[in-house]
Amino acid sequence: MTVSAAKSQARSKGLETAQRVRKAAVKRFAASGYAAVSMREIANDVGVQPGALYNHFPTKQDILKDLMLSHMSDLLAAWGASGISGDLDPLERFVRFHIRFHLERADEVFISFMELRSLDPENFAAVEQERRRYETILTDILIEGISAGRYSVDNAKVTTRAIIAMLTGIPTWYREGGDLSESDIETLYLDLVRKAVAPSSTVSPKGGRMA
Amino acid sequence: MTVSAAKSQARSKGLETAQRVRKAAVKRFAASGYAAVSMREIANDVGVQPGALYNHFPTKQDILKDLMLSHMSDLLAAWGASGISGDLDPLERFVRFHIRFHLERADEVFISFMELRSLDPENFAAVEQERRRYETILTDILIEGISAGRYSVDNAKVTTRAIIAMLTGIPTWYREGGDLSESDIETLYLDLVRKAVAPSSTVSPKGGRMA
DNA sequence: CTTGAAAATGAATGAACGTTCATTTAATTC
DNA sequence: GAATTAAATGAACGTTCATTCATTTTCAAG
Repeated sequence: MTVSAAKSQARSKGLETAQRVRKAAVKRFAASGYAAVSMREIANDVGVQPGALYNHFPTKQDILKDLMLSHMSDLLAAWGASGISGDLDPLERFVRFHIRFHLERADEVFISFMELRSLDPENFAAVEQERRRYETILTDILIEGISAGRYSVDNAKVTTRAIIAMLTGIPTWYREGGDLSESDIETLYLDLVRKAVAPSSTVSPKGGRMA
Repeated sequence: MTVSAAKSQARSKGLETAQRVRKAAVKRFAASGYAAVSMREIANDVGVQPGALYNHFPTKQDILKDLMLSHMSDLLAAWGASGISGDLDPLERFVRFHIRFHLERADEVFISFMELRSLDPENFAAVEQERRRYETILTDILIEGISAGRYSVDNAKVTTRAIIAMLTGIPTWYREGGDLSESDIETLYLDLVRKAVAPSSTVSPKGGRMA
């Protein structure tokens, strides 16, 4: 630990509390929605008086902004990290990555989708920019696959949104311990996506010959 | 007009106001979310004092319940009515119907999706039941198509949810007057859906021969 | 052991909330 | 045109909201 790091982390209690605030806020915002959650409820979950929250976040809105921006940056960072073993088909990589990440962090995903409208305009713009960056990843994969003749799609942007909407809907109904494992879900959705973007004349699971 | 109808509609001012309340509430709830909208805002939109709202709806929660239940019943009724000219492929009929209805009533759809958690448990159960009925329509179409050999799908229920999520995402980004007409959207999504559920060996736009 | 700052307390702020209610307005019925 | 009644008013209810703040506690650093 460096000297400056030691200084800034000297009082670690505060950082821990801030983290507990985030955890509690995520749970509450996901369950009831930003507007329906009070600072008192969050404070109560953390085990602290309402006023103490303001030692860690200047306003309630800042808690939401913090959650959403760090979620988006986690998402983009995780995508970057997921590509180190680069031998997988990019579309498969994206679909599997998206499903895994969104099932792992269902609450954050839900908030990031539902609470866009609860953000102040400037915070909204910042989050929206990150969301577009993420969409572009899939659009680029599709465009590249189209020009290579692997996919056939009328409109890559619309298809991007269709696929992401399809995948992002999973956490709204999927529950662990049900009939289907996470791996089953990945397989099912990957199959749907592959077929949806396949060249019009042929569909086969692993890239069959075109007619 | 019958005698009894004349009696119940004698004071039509109230029904008009109730309708204006619904309109205002739909706009506000869709824009800001149920919890973030105050009765004062709705009253202001209607051009009336807050207390006057309570002549028409017993509570704020009842406004939401009214909106969501009547939306679901409109949806199911509209589906029933859409099938009178019965010569269309059922899947195409469903996709086109769903897109049209959801683009026409984007605000209501948005509310019905976003504000489920704002409903009291009993109201939630009532709405959820209707939502399931709607899902079942598509599931049945898929199952029937599978046993007829027209579609190939691993899991009809999951595929139902995937398709509905895909379609329901449209109103979140589609705006009239953009590059794409509603009819373009229908065509694009219909193509995606058709291919996604097509028999694994062959895809062709209008039901080509299987290998 | 003292110091100093971060963290938490506990009480208070004014504003906004959903809802109630006595009263007035307006329109229909007999 | 008097009686009736739905509809709207305007003020108020008690409660809860996000936020502030003087004070106290906690605890590592010197």
